Amino acid sequence: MSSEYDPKQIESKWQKVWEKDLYNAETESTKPKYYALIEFPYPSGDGLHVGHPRPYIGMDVIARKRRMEGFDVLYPIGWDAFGLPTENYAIKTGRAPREITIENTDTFRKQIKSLGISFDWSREINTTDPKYYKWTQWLFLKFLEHDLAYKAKIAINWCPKDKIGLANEEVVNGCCERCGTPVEKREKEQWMLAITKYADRLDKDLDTVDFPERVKTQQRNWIGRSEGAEIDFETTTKEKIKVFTTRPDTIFGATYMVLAPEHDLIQKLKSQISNWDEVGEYIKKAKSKTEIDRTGDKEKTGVELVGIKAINPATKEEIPVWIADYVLPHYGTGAIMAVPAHDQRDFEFAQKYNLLIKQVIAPIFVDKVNPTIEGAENTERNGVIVLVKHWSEEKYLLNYSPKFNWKCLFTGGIEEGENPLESAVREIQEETGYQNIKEARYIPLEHVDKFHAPHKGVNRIVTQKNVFIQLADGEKREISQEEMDLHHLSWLTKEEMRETITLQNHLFIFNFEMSGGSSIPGSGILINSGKFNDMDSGFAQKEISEFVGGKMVTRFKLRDWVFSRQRYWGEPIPVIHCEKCGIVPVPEKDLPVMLPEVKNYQPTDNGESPLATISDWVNVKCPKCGGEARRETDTMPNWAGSSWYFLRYTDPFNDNKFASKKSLDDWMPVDWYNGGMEHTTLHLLYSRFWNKFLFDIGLVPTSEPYKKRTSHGLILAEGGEKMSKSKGNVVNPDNIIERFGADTLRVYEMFMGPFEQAIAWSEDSLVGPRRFIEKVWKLKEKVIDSKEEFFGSPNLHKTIKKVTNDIELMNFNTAISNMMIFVNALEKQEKVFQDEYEALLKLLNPFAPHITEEIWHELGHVTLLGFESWPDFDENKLEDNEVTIGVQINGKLRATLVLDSNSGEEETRLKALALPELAKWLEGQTPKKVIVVLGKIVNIVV
RNA sequence: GCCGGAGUGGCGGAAUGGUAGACGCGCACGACUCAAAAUCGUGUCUCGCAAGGGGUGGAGGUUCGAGUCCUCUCUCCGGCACCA
Repeated sequence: MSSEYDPKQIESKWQKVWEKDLYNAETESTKPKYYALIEFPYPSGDGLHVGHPRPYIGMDVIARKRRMEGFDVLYPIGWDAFGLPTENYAIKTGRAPREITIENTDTFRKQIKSLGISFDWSREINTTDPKYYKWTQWLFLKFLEHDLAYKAKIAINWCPKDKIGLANEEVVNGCCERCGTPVEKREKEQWMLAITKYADRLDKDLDTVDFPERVKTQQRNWIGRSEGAEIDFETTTKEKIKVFTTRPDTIFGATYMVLAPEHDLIQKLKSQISNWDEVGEYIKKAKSKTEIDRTGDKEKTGVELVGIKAINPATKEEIPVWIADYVLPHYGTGAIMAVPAHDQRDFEFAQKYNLLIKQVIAPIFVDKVNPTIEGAENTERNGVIVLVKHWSEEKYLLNYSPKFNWKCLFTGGIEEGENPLESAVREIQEETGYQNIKEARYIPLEHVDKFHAPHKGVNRIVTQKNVFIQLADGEKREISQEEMDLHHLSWLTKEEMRETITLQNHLFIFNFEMSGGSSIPGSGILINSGKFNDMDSGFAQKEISEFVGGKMVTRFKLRDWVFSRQRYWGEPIPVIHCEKCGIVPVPEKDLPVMLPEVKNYQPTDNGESPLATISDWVNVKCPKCGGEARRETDTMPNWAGSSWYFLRYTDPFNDNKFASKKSLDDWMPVDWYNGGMEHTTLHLLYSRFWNKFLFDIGLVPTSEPYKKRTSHGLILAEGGEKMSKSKGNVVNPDNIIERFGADTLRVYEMFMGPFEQAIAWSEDSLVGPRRFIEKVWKLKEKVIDSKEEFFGSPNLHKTIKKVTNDIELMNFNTAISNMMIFVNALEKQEKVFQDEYEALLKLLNPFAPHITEEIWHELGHVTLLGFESWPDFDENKLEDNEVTIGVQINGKLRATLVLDSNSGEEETRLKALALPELAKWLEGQTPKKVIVVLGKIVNIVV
């Protein structure tokens, strides 16, 4: 049976066999069902390069393993001809996607097949097919029926170059995702899907699914849940301004209000605003700004509404009302209460326009060495912390206290009848000897220090005022030896101070003063807040919000989904506009609403769908009253078809339903869905939304469509850049298959690095996997039949265990490296038992299906290896007879010890201690302690 | 700014708190060969002739023992971002 390894011949042979036998799921079988899904493999104008197939290979490994484990596997393929790359290409070429995809999908199909990917080709579906999109339209009408689809006038993003409207997700940094042109805003009537109604569940249900943390976080960021309060502020004109805030506890510090320039109230109050000229001008300017201008401007601007005041419902004080474009119209209520002391944006604005800054939360610092002890008595004090500046240099006085090993500022208590400034001056004069003070002023920051005073057995809670002192000159009084021992003084620069100060509260104060003040973040104890003083800020939120008549609400950043496109391609939205009856859904029997054949697919200049000009198609009779009516000319986005394709895959040929209940019950939810990170806030979110809605109306069996989601890393070009045709750094998989074979390419792509991580392609490294495969091939010459009962070596059992687990964790690289280790070991043997070899072939089959299938048949089998059962391992046979363990002295490795694997602890200890190599380290010392970890290590402590 | 993820040889990367650098690439030497390729063997973190020492971005800490856990810090990648 000796022959040259010829991948080309072997691979084409088996690919033909599989097309009949392996790829097609046996849907009628009684085997347990397993649904593996991969993100749409879309054919793009750029063609396929080696960066593409890696995720398919990864999922193919899983799918092939599942088959061997006895599952009936649904592993489908389909394409979205409305998909972005195709659409992009369509815009460039002016041809309909339908024309383009035929050639691209053919190439793509061929390339994927040549890799031995075991997709279920028989279920291939195409979302441009009216048989498919009929059901997309039908599902849209379900949304309409349940008031989750509605029409609204909104500002859409318009790309002036491509002349098409863009969805939010197609706008990157204010520019068109395809061509980079800055987008304009246009007001248009658009179909919307009310995804915000599901925001809460889309967020919360993430807890119930097995997605990678980064995917969950990204979705949560996007959904943007925030808990807060809605509070009404009354104006002097008796209007109400509703604000949303996540920090109702800071309301006593709300010293002004800001409305978005678009806020409705402004027009209403026009007559009472005495500086309307200025205000009107500002509003006009704000509206003309694009989204980038507005968010790009870091310098805040605004205008006060003179003549209007609001009343802070907590303090009952009158506060000014401003408009500023840093407040966004579409988030919250479009109005805010500004708390400059505790919000950085408000702080910047207040500084610029000289508005009042009032601290209402004192941050708390708990001493790290002597933290407060629960149960101990709390005693309250007032104190002062003092920062001292040099009389002529940019230097500050550092106080080193040897007693506590503190490097800090100066602290002191406030005595009876003293104000904090006086205390500060007194402390400095006493502790440093410096007498002449040029300036003493408050640092506008108050905080609370908490620590335990062990000698008194009490907790101290000290409310600290902070004071800045600049000396007038260096004149110094003699100070007592006692004081000199307590305080070692040194003058340091700003940077040195920052590096030297060891107390975090002192450092905080220093940085606060050095930055010229800033907003005070976080939580703490309420101050200047009337009856809520001394309360914990987090705890006070609800109470304060009730006190001012507000209510706690949850808000989301997520906005409703703009579902209209003014483009030719895409499923026509199946409704008819009738003058008498209004919006009438197309009756089910008339679905699908097909796209008319047209000559020109180009978008129009006026932003209307190209369909609007086709009067034959547009003018119809109203299905309800039979009168004159017009079709909706907007089409759906590419995401419509892709939001439910995984449901259709379970039953792709059903003409009566979007999918039968039985198929859905059998296959859903998807057990494992792998896709790129770029779909996290798009396809993944949309399809979860659709599925949840369909679950609510009883059409699908589970509320989450995907049990487990993973995401792959991209393969980058050899230089580490993204592969793209325009950069000319693409690698064509055909060439690699031609030179090395598909099995080598598959093994390499799985071996090159962790699956979830981006990794650079390296042509040189391909030879490793090729050598490995050739070694496996050559091993067959050593095979002997194992006549007597076969137990398998510990090596085999270890390899089976490792490979089995690693595949589940998508640690394909280490799975392969373990098989390499095993093969290297077999190679050194004179003969190889057939059973052991066959087990190896099974393990390798998901990675290198062609060669393993070929060898399997050369060994005399007639059945397909792909349907053999996955090998088991025996926990009891994992152990070698001998183990090598390390022997350490004080944690340093000094020797190794070979032991019988079932040696006990005592035996291990004695043998380790008796090692001659250790003599020179022990030098007659008696070990204090010997730690024995069986089978791992012995550590001798001397 | 906020939220995630990651920093280990010449390179890709391995290491349930237990012998750091598995496996692969590359490189060096050797065998086979007239020769080369292929293949096989040996070696390959670093300083040192050696005994030994040092070493997982940096500084501390916990532990008998830390790449792994904790605190601080630096750098890189990804996402969100005047989001109240």
